[in-house]
Amino acid sequence: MDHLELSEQELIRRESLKELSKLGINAYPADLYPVSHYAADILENFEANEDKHQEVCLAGRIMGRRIMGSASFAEIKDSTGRIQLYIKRDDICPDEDKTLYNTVFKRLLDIGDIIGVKGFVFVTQTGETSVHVKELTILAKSLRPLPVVKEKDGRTFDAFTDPEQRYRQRYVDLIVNDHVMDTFIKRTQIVNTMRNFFNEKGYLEVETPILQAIPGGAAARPFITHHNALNIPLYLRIANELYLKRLIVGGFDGVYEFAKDFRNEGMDRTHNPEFTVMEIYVAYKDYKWMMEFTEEMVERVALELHGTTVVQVGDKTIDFKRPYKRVTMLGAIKEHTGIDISGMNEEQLHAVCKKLGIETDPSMGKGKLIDEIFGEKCEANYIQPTFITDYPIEMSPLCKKHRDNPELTERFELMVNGKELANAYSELNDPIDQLERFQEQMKLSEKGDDEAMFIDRDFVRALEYGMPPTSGMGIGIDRLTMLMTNQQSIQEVLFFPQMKPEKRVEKDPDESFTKIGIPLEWVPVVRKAGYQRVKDLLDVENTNKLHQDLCGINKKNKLGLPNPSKEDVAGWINQ
RNA sequence: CGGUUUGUAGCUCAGUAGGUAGAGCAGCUGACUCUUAAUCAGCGGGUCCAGGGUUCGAUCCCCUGCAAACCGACCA
Repeated sequence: MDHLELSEQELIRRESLKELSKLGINAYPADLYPVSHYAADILENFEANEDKHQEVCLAGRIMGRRIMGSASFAEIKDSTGRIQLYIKRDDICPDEDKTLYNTVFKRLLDIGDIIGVKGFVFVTQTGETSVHVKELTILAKSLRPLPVVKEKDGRTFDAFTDPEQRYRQRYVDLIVNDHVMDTFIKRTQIVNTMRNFFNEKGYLEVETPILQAIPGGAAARPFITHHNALNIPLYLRIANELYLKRLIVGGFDGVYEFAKDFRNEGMDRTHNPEFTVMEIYVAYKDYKWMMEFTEEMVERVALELHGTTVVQVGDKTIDFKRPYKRVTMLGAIKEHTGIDISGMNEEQLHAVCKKLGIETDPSMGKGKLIDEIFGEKCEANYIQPTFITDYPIEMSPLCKKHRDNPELTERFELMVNGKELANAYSELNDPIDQLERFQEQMKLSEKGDDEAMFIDRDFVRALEYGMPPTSGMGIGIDRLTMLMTNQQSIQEVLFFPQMKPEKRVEKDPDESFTKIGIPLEWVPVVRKAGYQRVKDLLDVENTNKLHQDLCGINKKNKLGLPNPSKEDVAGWINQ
């Protein structure tokens, strides 16, 4: 990178780095640093146990400095939080040589640098627990200035809030916004709670293919890729359901997977192209059992995370205490529209949609129509956790027919805060029925539904060997985390949400510029003047102005290059 | 994919009824031995997102593009 491309502050930091080197200080030492204490532990335990804090060693990033002559306060942040340092010149420089304080600490160190300190803990006159530094070591120099966020009495100043920068440079977000790390720690706690819950019951965590020849198990548009050696298309999985059920066929009693799924669809506040779903399948169970299992799991997640089942989500207070209300889908529609659609055919359902003001198109079958009615008129009403049960058969091709009504399936979705959180079935294990359902999907596909499922013949073959009655459940981990951490957007619970690529200015290589006669040392100057492509330079009409601009940059940046003549400059671009 | 809004210093934001720009923090120089948004004095820092157009002149007006946010469409 050429120096003309750097900001003033970046140049100063690079200069500081060189000065450190001249002083014999390696700003990126290889040695381990013997950390003995963390910020949060010290703040919590110092008063009760002063003796154990007479010699502490900790490391972290400088987040702020208040220099007062020969004594200073600094704030460093480690993985557990922030703590204040008290640095006195004559303590870190006991001898005549005061360079470490006067030059290194005061001038060559910056906010953002990572340092290690040794010293003892004490409480300042204003009552803040701090580390009195006796020894200071540079562990890594920061060359880019951080956004400086300050806080006073709970109010934040100059907060780093631009979502684009926060997501693109999550590392910066994590450094300066303390609450961000909490959200991600909670996400992992949620996953750990679930994993423990399953393992305690003896279910096995497994891994299944992400690259699939047939993207099955859900209705969605997949990402497609290509395998060179096999010369076949492969799809990134949209679900792992069909593979997990093959494992139940194979004899496992319970299997689960925290799976990244990929769907080639829109992106917004609640959708990322890749997202995480936990799916679990348990043999010899049905969806009624799974409802109890699910509510026990969700309640436990809330309890372990918050110590209570009551969680604030936006302006709503949601109580995850079980049991949750159970409402059939047709019952829900009846309740919120006053219309009993049971037994209606496709035509009648189209009429109902029209009456309710719901847009439809001819490609929609019965299942999709009912789904639309529910989505438009009912879904948003279920704020407290509610199981919606017994979905129409057309919209659940992998689900067992309802034991009491062949029009319906043994399926439930868990609704929370007006949105679907989990989805579960008594799994369809009749291979003949399954093949017919796949064929129905084919017909939908031919009718224009581009999300209809493919036929997975190997999956049918597996069922033909016999799968025990099984119940399966899938739950969106990103959305569960959003609920449990009170975040409004999925980007806040993904470390690196998908973003459009950053646009890079097109640049010609240096050789392209030297080829038209520009001396190599002048190429950065030409770039600084705003010409990254030779073509743009050749389009310049006012060569006098260009000449003056270039000489001006030379002078302003004290580059000390002998200026070219007007004729030289004209010669470059008039070819 | 459609509508609305936004893009100005490292960060957060002003601003110019069209005459190439300001503040706070951060930075630099100096003062200061318990400060905490430290304080005080001084200084520097900007292709005002990119490309076209109108104009004597555009950061501002118009068009196109890029990126983001919000609201819709689609979906989990």
